[in-house]
Amino acid sequence: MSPRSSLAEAARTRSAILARGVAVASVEGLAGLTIGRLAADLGMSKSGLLGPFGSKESLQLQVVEAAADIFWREVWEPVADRPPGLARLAAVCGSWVGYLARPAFPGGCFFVAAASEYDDRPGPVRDLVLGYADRWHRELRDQARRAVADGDLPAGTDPEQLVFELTGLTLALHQALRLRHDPHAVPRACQGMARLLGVPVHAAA
Amino acid sequence: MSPRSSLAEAARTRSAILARGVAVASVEGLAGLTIGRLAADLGMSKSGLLGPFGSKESLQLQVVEAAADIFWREVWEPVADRPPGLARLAAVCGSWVGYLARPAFPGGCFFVAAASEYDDRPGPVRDLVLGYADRWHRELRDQARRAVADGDLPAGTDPEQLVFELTGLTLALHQALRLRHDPHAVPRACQGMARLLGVPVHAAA
DNA sequence: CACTATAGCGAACGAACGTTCGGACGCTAT
DNA sequence: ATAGCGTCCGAACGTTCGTTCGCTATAGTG
Repeated sequence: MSPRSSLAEAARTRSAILARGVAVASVEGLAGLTIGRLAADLGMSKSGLLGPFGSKESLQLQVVEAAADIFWREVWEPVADRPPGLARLAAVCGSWVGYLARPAFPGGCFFVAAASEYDDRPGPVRDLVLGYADRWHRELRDQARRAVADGDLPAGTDPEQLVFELTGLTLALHQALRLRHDPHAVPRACQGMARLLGVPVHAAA
Repeated sequence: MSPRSSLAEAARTRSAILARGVAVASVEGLAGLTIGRLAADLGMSKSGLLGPFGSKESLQLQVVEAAADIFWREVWEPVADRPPGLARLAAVCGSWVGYLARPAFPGGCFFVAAASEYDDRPGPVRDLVLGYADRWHRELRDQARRAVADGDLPAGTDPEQLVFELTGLTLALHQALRLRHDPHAVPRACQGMARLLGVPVHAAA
């Protein structure tokens, strides 16, 4: 506990709070994340923790943003150099499966939990989660469109339908891994994706 | 509120508590269900509400059981008279989609929310939810096995893989309905299921 | 070397949490 | 008629919730 801090130290404190917040929220849920619990985990006082954020809702929103950064970095960036279309889509599927299986957060994917938790709770948190979900959905759909336009997927393939089914496979993977501890979940997800795409899908390390 | 009750009245009170508990938990989550909130909703005192159950955890467990009864009655029983194998599997898929789209609970499917909420929280609640999930999984797998044995699905079809992908489609349907309010979600789920089964799937009313 | 800004602490707040206890009331059976 | 039982209420408990306030101690600025 050496409070020899400066303005740069404050930014590091903020990062530590958000990192821990994402981890806790992936297990306990975003609503179950409490100031006292988080402060105790980090050896801080409740007031010191709430200071940089002002309110719990503001903290929640920034936790969602921090989780989105991690998702983007872990799933998208490793495959961003692949050529757009089918190659990139297949690569992002493998990256996505690897991210879920790793897992990146102690409670599995933060957004799977947050989407289910806030799908029926109107408010800024739901709006933000939905915004990131939409962005991801559009990203996948655009790659699928490109793949169809390139002739790498059968003509007449509906990109929206494809994304719907790919998303379903990742949700099934998440449930099989987290709830059922199914050791065959990863190859099953890859197999389903490969059948949809017509090319092999390999879970990224 | 005429407390001219008897032992039969007590059972009715218990049912009302559980019915309301399932509804609230499908929106707020099983952990977010609070004694005070539930008592206020029903015009009861907290002590009177907790009486028949003894503790919150016991109440939660019985809420899970009540939700399982509803799921079974709404999804399984309407198609239980269909011949086992592919016919019953296709019918149950349509029934399942109808149940999710209706929806049976104000917050969508109780078990989709509970599975995600408790997948990383060890304890009796997780164990019970997992037990019902396993039972449902086995039921579907048995029908898929029968369909393969009957020659109604291609030889070499892996029943476990089929159930994995069907489950994924229902999870994608739930997310598309609850979070994204996608009006095309139901036909997409039916189309994906029909492709997996080789026969049409119609969402039940 | 003072001066100001600020990061974080400690204490306190009102509200809500789950839980416990004694008593009031209405039913059933003697 | 009355005794007994079960249902539910009202009040209170200790704890934790999110939030606010004043304070100390340090870092950077002139």
